[in-house]
Amino acid sequence: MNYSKSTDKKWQEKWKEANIYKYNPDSKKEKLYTLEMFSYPSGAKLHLGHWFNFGPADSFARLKKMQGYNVFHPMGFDAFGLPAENYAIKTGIHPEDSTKKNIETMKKQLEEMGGSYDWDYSVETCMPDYYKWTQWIFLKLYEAGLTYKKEAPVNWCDSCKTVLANEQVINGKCERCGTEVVKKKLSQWFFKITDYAEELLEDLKDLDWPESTKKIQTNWIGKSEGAEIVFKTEDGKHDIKIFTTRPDTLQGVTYVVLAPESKLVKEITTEEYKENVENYIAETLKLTEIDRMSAERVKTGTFTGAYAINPLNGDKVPIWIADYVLEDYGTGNVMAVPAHDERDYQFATKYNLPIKEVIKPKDEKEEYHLPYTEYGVLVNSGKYNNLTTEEAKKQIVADLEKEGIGKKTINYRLKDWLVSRQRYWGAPIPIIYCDKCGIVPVPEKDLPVLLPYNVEFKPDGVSPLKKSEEFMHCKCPKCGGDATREADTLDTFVCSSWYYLRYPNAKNDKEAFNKELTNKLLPVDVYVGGKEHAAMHLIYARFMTKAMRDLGYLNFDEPFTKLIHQGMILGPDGNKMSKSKGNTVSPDTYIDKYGADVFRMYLMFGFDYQKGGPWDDKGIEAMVKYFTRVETLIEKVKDLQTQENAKIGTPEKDLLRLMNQTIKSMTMNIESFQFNTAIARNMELLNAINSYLNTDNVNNAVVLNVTETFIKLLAPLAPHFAEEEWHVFGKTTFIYNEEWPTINEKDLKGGTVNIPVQVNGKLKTCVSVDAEINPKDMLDIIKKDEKVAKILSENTVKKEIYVPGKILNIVI
RNA sequence: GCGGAUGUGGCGGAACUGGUAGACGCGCUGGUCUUAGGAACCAGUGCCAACGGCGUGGGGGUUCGAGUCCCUUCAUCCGCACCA
Repeated sequence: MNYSKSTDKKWQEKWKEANIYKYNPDSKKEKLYTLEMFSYPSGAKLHLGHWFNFGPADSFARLKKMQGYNVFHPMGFDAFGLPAENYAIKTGIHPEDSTKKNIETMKKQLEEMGGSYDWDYSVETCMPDYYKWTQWIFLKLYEAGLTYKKEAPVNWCDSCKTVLANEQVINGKCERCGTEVVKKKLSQWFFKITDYAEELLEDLKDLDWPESTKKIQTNWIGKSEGAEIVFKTEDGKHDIKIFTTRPDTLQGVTYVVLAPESKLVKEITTEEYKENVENYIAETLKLTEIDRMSAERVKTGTFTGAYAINPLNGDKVPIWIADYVLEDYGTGNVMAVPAHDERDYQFATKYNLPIKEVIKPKDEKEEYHLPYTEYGVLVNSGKYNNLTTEEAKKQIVADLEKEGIGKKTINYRLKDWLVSRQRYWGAPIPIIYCDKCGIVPVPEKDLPVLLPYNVEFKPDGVSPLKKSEEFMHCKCPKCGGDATREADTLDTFVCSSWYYLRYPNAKNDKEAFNKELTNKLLPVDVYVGGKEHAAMHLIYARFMTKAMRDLGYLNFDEPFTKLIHQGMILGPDGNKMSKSKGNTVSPDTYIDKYGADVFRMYLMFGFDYQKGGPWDDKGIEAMVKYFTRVETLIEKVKDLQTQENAKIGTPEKDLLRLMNQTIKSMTMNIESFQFNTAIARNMELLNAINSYLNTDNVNNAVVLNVTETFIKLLAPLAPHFAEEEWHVFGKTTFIYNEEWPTINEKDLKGGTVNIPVQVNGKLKTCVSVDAEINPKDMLDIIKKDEKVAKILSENTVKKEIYVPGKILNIVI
């Protein structure tokens, strides 16, 4: 193989000189915005996962460019976040310094990979020219009432004196020191993503996304339809709102349960039970995190001494508190129907609470046991008896509604997005607190609120920014008096929820995104990235797009029209690669030895792109062999002279047909991210050219034509190598600027086809016939076949099925 | 428990709307050229008691015909996990 890393270098330099990746926003060609999820500049080097994500996705972008689209294919860095901060805490190297250095290295490596990015359209979320606009977005959402502040629990490690992200909590314990994590309430900022719950759910339907990802989002949003019903306390002083999806079982309620955290608990608990209740609350609060993680969940609870009245039949039922009721779902209160709910049944059995059956199966003969949670027919329910669950739900809710003590409601599992982080390495939240004026947003003209460099970010229980005097102290923009800044920074998911909007506007210092330009270039046509972002990032980005649309900045509803998840390359042992397991594989040694294209091609050929699999480098030598075979072919044919009166016979027609089929399938394969089959088809074409060269009376013109097409077909997949061979072949243009081969329908048809012949669905023989043959002639031919004739002579034919061009089946 | 995905040779993996299962490649076997080959090229390669039969996790069904559609069952992986 002549190709090597230095071939890569050579072309990278020439391409750079010629600026071939320059994006032209004014082009009249059809736009195509293709994007890979930008990466975190973590280690200094691209790892295998980056390669597997970016390499093939880049090949897709290159195909689209050659097909004549005005391809926009930017790349940037999601540069804020915990790892850099933790690294800093460990090594003392400032996050800004390590991040900037890592970005430089990664950029260089992405160039060495052969990525077709225009770096003039790049973003780095940790730079003031980017986070200025992240802050601007925060302010816009604040103005629109989509941002608010409330108390919310954080994970707190009392030994490290720090807030922990969920990922840092392992089995309820601090990742670093193993101390039990406790919940601590802090006043924090939220985005009202729940306002968009319904639309986020509804719009999933039209997205060209993997079904499984849509399902994850559907579950995450967790819509459930039911009713809110008011139970009055016995003394008539309090209303207890409950949410249920089964209003039809209302007559079966034998007790009511409140979440231990509920404020109502204090108000209703009777003197007699006060101590019990308080002890129980203290107990559950202590346990929460660890207990919730444990597999065996024994439900516990205690009686409050108070009673509630069933609004439908006036029954007096006890009010309990129990840890199986969650404060933040529904109303935080539950009507318990032990006969028809698994959890209520367990609880009632444990605490000897009554169980009242009100639903029976529709089919009287059906055997069943309690709890019976299916839909059925009502019994023991007075005037609602004999109604089906479906009918009773409607009827009961309608009746309650008339009385003003119930209504149909929809509940979502989705919670508002907590965006406050008590961390240093993030975008400061642009809010000022003034004793006189209260919460004051930073005026747009004062943006960005710069993140100070000299800050003590080692954890000691205080948000790092709080320790920076010069940062914290400021003047109130409203009254001019002394004021302090918000010390929390924004969740990095906020930065990454809008970066795709920024790319086209990367150099715009007047606005976050120009409306006209952004509306023209977006939505992103194809978005490629890992499945691990199925819920968080992809939901946040969708929310952000919709919110910005409602604020009048965008005119599209969804950010990513089509979504592709690349699979994961695992360690050779089949486990996820991790340093601690010692099963990581570095791409570098392979790149140095074989060059970027061999490596990229091997990744694409050896794995199903959307599936991935365990790493194995056995096949990489095969790719070297393939490159060598390509080089040999080009050497062999490059100086061929076309002959006069060269024939176009069957071998030539067959070769041309194969070439056209290859164009067709390779186009389809790359478009659907099936790189492995695209490369297989490319190999087949090479094999066919080689076989043709071994025949007599070779038509040089045909060979040159097919070979030229062959190199072009290789260009998106192995950009440096194809460029080199293109020039060896005698061309002087850049292959990247060539047009993708088109199909000649005429050459695709005709010739001979192989038709399999079956008897009773079993394959007996194969005949080679003209593709356009009519069924009658077909049958005549096949009946002369020795093997078939023998079978036919011994049996009577019932039916003959001929699918033109496909198959012949004779039923006897 | 709920939800989703996957299951095809010794291996990675093909197979469009049901139409020659195993493309392409690895590996293996034999051969050619060579001092030699772990190089290159050529041929073979699903399995079996092989002029035939069996084969896409198992069982059943629809069909002229099923990896593909329907029912059922098993295994593995991944999400969510007391959501009322």
